[in-house]
Amino acid sequence: MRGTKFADESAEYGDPSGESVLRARAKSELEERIKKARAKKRPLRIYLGVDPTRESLHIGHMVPAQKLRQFQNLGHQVIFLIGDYTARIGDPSGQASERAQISGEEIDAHASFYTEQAFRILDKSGGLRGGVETLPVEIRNNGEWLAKLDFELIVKLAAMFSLKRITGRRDFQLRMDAGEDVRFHETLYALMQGYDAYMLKCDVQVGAYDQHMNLLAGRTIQEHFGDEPHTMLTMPLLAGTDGRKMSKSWGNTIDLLDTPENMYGKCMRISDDLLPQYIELACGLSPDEKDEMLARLNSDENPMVIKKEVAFNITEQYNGEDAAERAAEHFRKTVQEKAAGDDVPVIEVGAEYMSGGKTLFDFIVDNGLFDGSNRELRRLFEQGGVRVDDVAVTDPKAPIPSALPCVLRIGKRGFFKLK
RNA sequence: GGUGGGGUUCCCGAGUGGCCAAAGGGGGCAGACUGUAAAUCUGCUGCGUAUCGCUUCGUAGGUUCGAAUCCUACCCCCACCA
Repeated sequence: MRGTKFADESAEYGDPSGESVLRARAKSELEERIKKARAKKRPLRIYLGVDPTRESLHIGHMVPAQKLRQFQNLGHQVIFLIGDYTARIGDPSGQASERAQISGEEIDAHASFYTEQAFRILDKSGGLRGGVETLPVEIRNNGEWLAKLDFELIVKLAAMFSLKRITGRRDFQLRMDAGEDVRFHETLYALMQGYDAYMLKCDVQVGAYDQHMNLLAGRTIQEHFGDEPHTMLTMPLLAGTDGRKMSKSWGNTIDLLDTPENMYGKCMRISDDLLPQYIELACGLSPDEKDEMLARLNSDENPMVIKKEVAFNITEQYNGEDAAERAAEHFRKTVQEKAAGDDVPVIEVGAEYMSGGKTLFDFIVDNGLFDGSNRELRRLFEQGGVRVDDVAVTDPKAPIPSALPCVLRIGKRGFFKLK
């Protein structure tokens, strides 16, 4: 599926990219650069920039970071740039409408969270890893230089681009066609990001697919200043749990702040045909490991087994091995065996329920065990979604079970021990 | 500014006086099945102390025995023209 490798992957300053995620032009450029770097015995400088605009991140946001890590593993110098300054403008890429501006404090808070999360993927301090001397991550803020830009230089930068080119980009065009406004400052975004690339003297810039225009701007600026334009590696966008683009507004994200159990469970929930791209983009595997896993997927091996490995891998990356073990065990128990997990809340059945006319329904409502309307709970009963010791209770007027303790199950995931 | 079209339940979208708590799809939930919380199939999907009542079709009034549907005003959106 993935053609031959074009560089020795085990060697220092090697190339981490499988061709499936690379465009032909980027591929040959990268080959060239790696050759040159090897000749000069210097690592490539690879840059990934992130604007701290949101308060939560999902694993789709970390796809470019995975690529960065591969470069790092091969001994290259990776740069993690916090767009503290660009965050004020707001990247218009792919945006259907103007972005709200955010405050300085918010940006700072997000920035520290982002950095912390990035080091789940990147190796902060470097060191000898798998026989290769890896370099620590270089962390920068683009406020370092953007805050100092004077009008003269801004004009100079702006002169490198035609209005037609800036406004011709698809997201702006769509907005204008839809009768919406594009604010003037938004057009400056690409210039700023491009200037970052120039200031960082980078050989390669990694970004999500929708960053294409911004990365191109970097090349333009570098060329104007007499530098060799950086190679662009644009990473595909990871699909969400339902197969559509992973996005908060679709509610199909796997968030970095999800509990390990939830993260694992959400991964198990992806459709089988999403597995290849999750293996490719989200797992942080080496090209060889990816190939092997993809090959197994094409054999008649049970996809569930592979999906479990993917779920484990992703959960482990963000939460550590122990948490991933627990999550896997939790999944096995609650989903596969449909049994209660270890952390099942224990609820004492008070005396008032043991006598008198209180029903199981009342008990559930009184203790807040079901989060929905009474009508929904009634339906759950009628549809067999309420079980006592694995026996469905279909009558909403059924009494409290008399044999205690017992396990009460409400819906697929609500387990309670009654005693 | 002018003219025309429109705002419906979580989302998309049908509905032009009673048969409308409102088609269909999506999403969600449950069940069956299964090698997974995949896929597939089936059912459910406003609320309520529940064969009855209450609230919901942009907002506020009005006509009518009866309004998502008709009238008036207002707010917002879209298209074309200028």
